Amino acid sequence: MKTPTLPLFDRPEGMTTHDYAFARLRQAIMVGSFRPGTSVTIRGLAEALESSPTPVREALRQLTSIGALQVLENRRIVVPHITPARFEELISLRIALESHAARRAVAHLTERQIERISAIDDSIEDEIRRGDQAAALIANQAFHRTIYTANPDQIVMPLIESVWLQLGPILGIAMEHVSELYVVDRHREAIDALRRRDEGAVADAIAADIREGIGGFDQQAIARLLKLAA
Amino acid sequence: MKTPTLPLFDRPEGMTTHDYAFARLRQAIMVGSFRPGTSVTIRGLAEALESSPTPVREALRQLTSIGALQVLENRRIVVPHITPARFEELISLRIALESHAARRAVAHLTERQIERISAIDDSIEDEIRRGDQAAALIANQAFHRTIYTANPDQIVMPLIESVWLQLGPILGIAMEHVSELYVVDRHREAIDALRRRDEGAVADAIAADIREGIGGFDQQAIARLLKLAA
DNA sequence: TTTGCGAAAATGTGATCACAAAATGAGATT
DNA sequence: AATCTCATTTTGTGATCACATTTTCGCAAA
Repeated sequence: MKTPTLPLFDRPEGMTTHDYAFARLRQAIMVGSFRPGTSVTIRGLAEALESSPTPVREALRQLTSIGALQVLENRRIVVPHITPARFEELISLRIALESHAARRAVAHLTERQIERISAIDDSIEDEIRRGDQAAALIANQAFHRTIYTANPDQIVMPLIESVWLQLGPILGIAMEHVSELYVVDRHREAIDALRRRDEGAVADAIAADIREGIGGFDQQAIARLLKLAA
Repeated sequence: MKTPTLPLFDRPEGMTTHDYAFARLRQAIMVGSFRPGTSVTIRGLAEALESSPTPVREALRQLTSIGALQVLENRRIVVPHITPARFEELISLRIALESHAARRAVAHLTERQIERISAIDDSIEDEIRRGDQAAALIANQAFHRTIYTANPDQIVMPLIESVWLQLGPILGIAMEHVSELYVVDRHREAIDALRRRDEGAVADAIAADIREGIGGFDQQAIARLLKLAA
């Protein structure tokens, strides 16, 4: 199967074909629908999306330039493989970027926004209880994104999402082999710190959340997962 | 003048038209050849590069997805404007990303590589003495890049270059209004710290270098520059 | 069974064209 | 002089086609 099935995705009216292709592929990669090493072809995707090569190629170019896909020497496009070293690198980058983003968001968050963030955290646990891993994952990303984007002049969010995209494939594998998502309860800690406007504590909570979440897999567990992906 | 003249750029044999367009535009933006607000058209660029819309459009899409260009509501593409807040955000991001990258590069740097970095630093001062601002700028970027990319599994370099690209336009304006580039001598400090394998000191030196370099312009100076760009 | 060869299919690339929407500019009207 | 109107031009979008390269696969030879 060269071209995996794409998750559902409503196409907003007025959206260009190119933007639609980009958004749909991006979403698929972000939630781990593609396995590392999967090759993606322009024509295959154009057919799947019922369009033509031109807009699909543009979408693929964008995805490669943000690290979500990789172009090989022979110009073919694949979902990047993940080595343990690369994985560790991505996690440490997440910590650096997101604790920075969280710290700089604190001053901009309103009480109302903090309540909304707290509500998102509740919905994460709902989805986990319901067993919908993909939904829990998306809600978890919304939790983080809502915090960071409170800063209106922020530049960092696209960079963070680039890292998320690069973690997507390993995340998909992990979800297949973990019967149940456990989410470390650092979110409450972060929310409390937000209420206290304690920038340092917020940054620490976010860093711990990342480290103990997906980052908490030790090298052995990752190596095992990556072998499964090969 | 809608489409500014592009700096010279040799086209390596075998490079695709699209890659050439991307590399050349990227380089132009990185060294500040484009002013904020400049609008870029597909056909205009295709003509300037003696090619056709298709590869140019792909290049533009990539540049927008890494923040080097911006698509407006009417789908026109422009060089982004920079506000003082955005500028400050970019500088703080540079500090966070590059001190992180520098710290994680230390363990991978060989003596030979450190000597090479030292040689690059010498070439920066040569270019400054010669008065070639663009060359000094490129050499300065090479100094930083050579340090960070010593880490073979590093993911962070594309993100750092994204930030550099977003700073490019303001940098071009600054160069027009500064008779002489002054480079704070934190490079020697960084090199010494590299030799001592002192990760913390390396990170601090890089952070100080950024802060006291372009980041050292105070809000007033930036506001004045940004007004000139309008 | 394995290896080598060649035709057929698949794939990336880039130019071109038609279409729709937006911007431009000239001329008329107030 | 300022504003409105409408034709013209410019611009982005996406489908299609031709070309070159790579990959795939069947078949014959070792």
